[in-house]
Amino acid sequence: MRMSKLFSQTLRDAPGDAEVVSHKLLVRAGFIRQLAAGIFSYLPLARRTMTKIENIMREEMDAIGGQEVTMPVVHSADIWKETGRWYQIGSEMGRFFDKNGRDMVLAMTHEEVVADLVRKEIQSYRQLPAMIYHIQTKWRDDPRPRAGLIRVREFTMKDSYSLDADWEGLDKQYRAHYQAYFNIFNRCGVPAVAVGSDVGMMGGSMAHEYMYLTPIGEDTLLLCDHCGYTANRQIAEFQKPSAAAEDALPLEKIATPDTKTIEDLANFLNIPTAKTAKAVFMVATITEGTEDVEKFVFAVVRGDMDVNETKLANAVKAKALRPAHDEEIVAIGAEPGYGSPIGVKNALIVVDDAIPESPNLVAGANETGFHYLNVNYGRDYRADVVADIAVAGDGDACPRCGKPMYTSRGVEIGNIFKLGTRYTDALGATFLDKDGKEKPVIMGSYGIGVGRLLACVAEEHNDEHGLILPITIAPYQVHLVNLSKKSNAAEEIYADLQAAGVEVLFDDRDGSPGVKFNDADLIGLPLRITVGDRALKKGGVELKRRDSRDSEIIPLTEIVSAVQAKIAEMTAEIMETVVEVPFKE
RNA sequence: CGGGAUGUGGCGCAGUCCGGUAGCGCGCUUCGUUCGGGACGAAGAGGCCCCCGGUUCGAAUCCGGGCAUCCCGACCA
Repeated sequence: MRMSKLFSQTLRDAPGDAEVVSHKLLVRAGFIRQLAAGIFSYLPLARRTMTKIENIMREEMDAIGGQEVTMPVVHSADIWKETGRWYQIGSEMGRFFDKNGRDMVLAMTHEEVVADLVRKEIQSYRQLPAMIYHIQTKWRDDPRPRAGLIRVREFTMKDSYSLDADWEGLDKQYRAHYQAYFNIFNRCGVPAVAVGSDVGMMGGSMAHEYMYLTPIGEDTLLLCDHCGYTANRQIAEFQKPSAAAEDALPLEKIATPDTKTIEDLANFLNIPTAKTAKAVFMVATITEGTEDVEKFVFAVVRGDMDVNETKLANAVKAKALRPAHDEEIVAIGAEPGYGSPIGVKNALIVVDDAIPESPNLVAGANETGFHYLNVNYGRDYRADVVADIAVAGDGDACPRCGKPMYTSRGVEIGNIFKLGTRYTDALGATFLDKDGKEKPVIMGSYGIGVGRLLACVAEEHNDEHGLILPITIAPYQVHLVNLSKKSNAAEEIYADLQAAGVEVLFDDRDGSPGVKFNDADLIGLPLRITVGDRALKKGGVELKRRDSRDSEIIPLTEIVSAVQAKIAEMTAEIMETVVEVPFKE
C-alpha cells in the first residue's frame, strides 16, 4: 500500500475527549474514527489488524473442532420472549419494529439463535458434540461507553457455542476453549489471566473471565502470587480473620450518642471494629414466578468487613439490588445508623458467615443513640440466609493458601460460560440419546470482543512515539520509508517485497524525513526500512525493528531475505508465549 | 439514572466574565526554496460559533429550554 493513497490520515493532536493511551493512539494513527458515543468506524489499518485477529480466532476455533457460521444481527423478538430475556433485559437491548409492527431485536448475543438452530438441526446424540462460532456485530446499548474501544455499544465479537449430550462433554469443550483463548490472546501479544467470575444472569455452573491487567480496567481482581488464586472481586473469597472464642454474655442496651458509623462506635466504646456488627440496608428485586417483587434485605457483616453486593444478590437470588431509602428502613422497624437485626419485621435477614462465629458483638438497638452489647447470633436473632457476603480486598487472606492477596484492575477481554440447558430447555432444543430418551442439549458459550482486544494490544504495546504492533496482527509487516529523491531503489524494494509476499506500507510521499519517521513510529508497524542516500552510498538500506533503537544496513540484494528473516524471528518470539496453561477452576 | 465538565473550519485551542458579526497553531491547495527525526517564504480555500426560542438597534458572548460528547459513580446479558 502506498501511503500517498492510504485513506486515513495521521493526526498530530489527539481529540480532546480521548483520555486513555489506546484511544489517543488509535485515533492519531488513523485506525479508528468515532461516529457517536461507543460507535466507531474502523479505517483500513484497523480493518486489516482486525482481520488478522479474527483469522487467529478462526484458526484456534477450528483447531478445537469449531465450525464457522454467520448468524443474523437482527432477530425477531419471538425467541427472546421464549427464553424470557426480552422481559429481563432492560434498556441495554436494542428494540424496534419492522414494517409490520413486529417486535425486533438487535443481537446482543446469540444464545437464542443458537438454541433455535439446534432445535431445528440437532435430532440425535450422533450429531453431538458440536461447536459453532461466528464473528459478528453485537449491539449493547451500554449506559456508559468509555475509553475509546475499551467499552463501546456496537462491536464485533467472536462468540462460540458448544453443544453436548452430557456434562462431561461440556467440560471437555469448556477446557478446550480455556486453552484456545490463552492461545488467541498470546498470539495477539496480550497477556491475560483467567479469573473465576460471577455467572450473573447468564446462569450456568461455571464461568471464567480473561482479564488484561491494567489500571484503566473497570473490574477489580483479587490475586494471590503464592498459590495462583485469581478471582473477580465480585466472587472472590477470602479467609476471614476469626474471632476469639468467648462465652456469650448477657444482652445489654447502652447509650452511644452520635455513633452513626462503625468507626465512631468503635472509637466511642474503645473496641476493635471486628467486635461490632455492621448493618446494610438494601432493596432487592426478586423474581417470583413471572412477577418481579421488591424485598427489603437486611444484611449484616462484621464491622471490619464490607458487603459485596454481587455475593449478596446471589445469596438472595436477586435480579437487582439498590440501597434502601431511609423511609423504607424505618418502615421495617430499624433505625438508620443504629440498625439491628433484633426485632425487625418484613425484612429478609442475611448475615455473613463470619457472624455466627463471632460472639458478643456490638449492634444497633434500632433506636437513635443506642446500641446493644453482647449480641449473639442464634440466641438474640436468626437470619433467613447465612452466606459469604463480605467483599475481599487488598491484604485479605487467600482462600486457598492463606497468604495475603492483592488487588489489580483489569479489562475483561473474553469470557467462557458453562450454560447448561437454560436456553435449550426454554426453546425445546432436544435430542434423542442412545436409549431413545429426549434430552436437552447442553450448551456452553464463549466470547471475545475483537475491538476491545485491539484496544488492549494498543494499551500494552506503545511508547511515547506511538504504537508498537506485534508482527502477528500488524496491518502491514514493513513500513518502507523513502527519503531519496534521486534513487528509485525504494520502488524496486517495494515491488520485490510484494512479490515475495511481504505486506508493505510504502511511504512514497513527498514529505520531509521527520514527518515520515514520526508517522512510521506512530502507526507502529513492526519493521521499518529506510531508503536514504546516506545508506545507499554504502550500497544498502536501513532495517530497524520498531521495538528496538538499533538499525542495521542491509545490502540491496539481501533486503528481501533479511526482512523475511526478521519476520520469522519476530513471529517466533510471539509463538514462544503460546504455551499450555494449567486449568484452574 | 445521579454528580461534574465541554460544545467555535478536518484536529488542537483562544475569544464568552465585560454584547458590536470570528481568530491562532497544525492540517489542506498552489508556487518557489529545502530534504535523515514533525523545514521556510509567498499566495489561497475552508466556519449554520451544537440546536430552538427569548432579551437587545445588534448575540459565539446574556437568559430559558433542548441535544450531543467526555469524566466520576450506579449499571454491565
